[in-house]
Amino acid sequence: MHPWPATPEQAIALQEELRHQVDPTDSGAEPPRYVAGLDVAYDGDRLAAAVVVLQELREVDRAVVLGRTTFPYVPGLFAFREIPALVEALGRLRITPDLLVCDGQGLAHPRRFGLACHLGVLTGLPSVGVAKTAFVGSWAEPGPSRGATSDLVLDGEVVGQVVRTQNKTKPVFVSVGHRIGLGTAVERVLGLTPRYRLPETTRAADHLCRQALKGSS
DNA sequence: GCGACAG
DNA sequence: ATCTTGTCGC
Repeated sequence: MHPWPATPEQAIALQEELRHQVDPTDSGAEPPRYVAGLDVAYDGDRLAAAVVVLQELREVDRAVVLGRTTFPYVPGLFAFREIPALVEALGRLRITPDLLVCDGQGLAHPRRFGLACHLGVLTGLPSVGVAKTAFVGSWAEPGPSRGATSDLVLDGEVVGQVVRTQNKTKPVFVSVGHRIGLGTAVERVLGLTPRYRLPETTRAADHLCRQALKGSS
């Protein structure tokens, strides 16, 4: 396929090329049976990537991969740091997810190709990005109650939604990854946050990669 | 030129 | 991401 970039310049060139393959529509948005959460934990140059698959908020599959960082953290190129290990973990699942819930941005990215878009395009699976903080764009504070939203705007374009997933808690930043529309993406995120600020998928993956990293040191 | 900057 | 205790509030 494509050679994995070794420099920031090559990484940006790859994003510019792949961004055109993103499908920002509901083409793969049938209510998902299997929803996967993905996350990576670090300890120096060691890392643990985890994927946890939930069916109706109950875990039905999981995979963890231990490895080492191969790319530095550069704002805008975050995906190159986590994708190799995450793709390997996805390959170790028994169940193929119907939706990937990524810890980071999708279209809410300088080149409209954040981690969620990249993972979606590489796997061909529907994906959404759920970030804890904003990266690009401007927005208004959404209302105080769960379900309230406001547009995340970049260059006059709505690239995501700021979503209040719990009453009086900081909102999360939801953006389209691949094969799902923004409205549906927000709907899915709200369905995954019945109790906490972050999706149950993200929480499960976060716990798994952290314990895996510790248990391997 | 000066800050800001997913995790 | 990670460094880090207690504490305020539901």
